[in-house]
Amino acid sequence: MQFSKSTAYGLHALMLLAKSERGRNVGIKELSSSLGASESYLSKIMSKLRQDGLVRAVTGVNGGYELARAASEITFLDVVQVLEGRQHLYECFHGSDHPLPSLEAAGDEPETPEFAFGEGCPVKQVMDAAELQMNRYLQQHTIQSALNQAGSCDAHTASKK
Amino acid sequence: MQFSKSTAYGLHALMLLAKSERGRNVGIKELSSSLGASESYLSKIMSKLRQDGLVRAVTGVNGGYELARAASEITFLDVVQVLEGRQHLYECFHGSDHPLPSLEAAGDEPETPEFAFGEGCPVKQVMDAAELQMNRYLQQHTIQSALNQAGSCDAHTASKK
DNA sequence: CATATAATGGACATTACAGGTCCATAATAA
DNA sequence: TTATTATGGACCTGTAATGTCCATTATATG
Ligand code: SF4
Ligand code: SF4
Repeated sequence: MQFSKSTAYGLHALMLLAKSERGRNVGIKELSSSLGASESYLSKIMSKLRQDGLVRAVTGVNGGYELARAASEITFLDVVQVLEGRQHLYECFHGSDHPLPSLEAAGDEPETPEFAFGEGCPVKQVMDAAELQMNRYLQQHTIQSALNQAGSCDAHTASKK
Repeated sequence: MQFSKSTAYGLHALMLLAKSERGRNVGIKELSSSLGASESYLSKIMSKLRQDGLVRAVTGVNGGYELARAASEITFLDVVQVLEGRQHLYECFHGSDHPLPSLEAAGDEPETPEFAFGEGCPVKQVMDAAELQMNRYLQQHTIQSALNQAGSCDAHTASKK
């Protein structure tokens, strides 16, 4: 289990857009050469971000992308959910919900097993809650907040130059 | 991004072993028929769990698997790390560590770009911390604790029967 | 209007990996 | 010795991520 490259690209593209900002449209060429991704591939990603309302795009001369809302209003969770999808990380394998098989009931009912639970399967509960912990954190961090972090780092590495 | 089926199977298998317990070895046949997984596939998973010291296995007649330590000492994180691997969820795409490309530096140095950061890249920081939130939660929950949850659920669904 | 520019979306091709099977081998109890 | 049971290597398969190509559409500019 890993985040897809698309998510990495998407996050970085948004960081770049946030840095540039001020009405200026940033073209796919600029983005792709900055990130080292192909134009075609990155454009797919940008397209998804647009469809989900994270960026605006304008075609034609001087066209390109810009953030659709303030960088402080775009959370990491937004980006992850667009590019990784919104399914749960943990998916049950029998039917859609609840069970938890027991050893004893094994041979008896192979197709409609006598399972122990209703809604509150503890395995799924733990896994979903774990996912929630991560998502909560991702939701608390925005492109802007990351950019601020970057700023302070910038300062201290600039001195090295 | 999703947890693999292997993780689901692994967790369930351990739940079953914990339920049975008391010196008795549970064979792959029992496990696979309870979970609805093939013997061959599940045995690979069990093998991994054994290599990582979560279960013990004994071959031959009356052989099978049992927990290698108390169910309360096996965390969800243990299982996830064995079956999903221990790499970080978020992987950087240029080089191994730090940068964050800037638009301006794009055309200049295509191969060794002038990046802004040392260790503290904010994007990676956020993503790694998010992962940590999830892992912390997974570490706090054990096969035993899930089983306890299960017990209480059992009680209230048993009345329905 | 004509033209150059730039994003879009559909249709591919490629690659990687999860998921799954098979079998020969080794270990163990009876 | 025999039946049983886990092991691990080799292999196959399907699907999703990655990546490319192109025809179309939209826009600014002169
Ligand atoms: S986690 Fe619970 S509900 Fe999901 S498959 Fe397992 S037993 Fe069933
Ligand atoms: S997250 Fe930071 S360190 Fe990682 S690739 Fe992006 S800029 Fe580089």
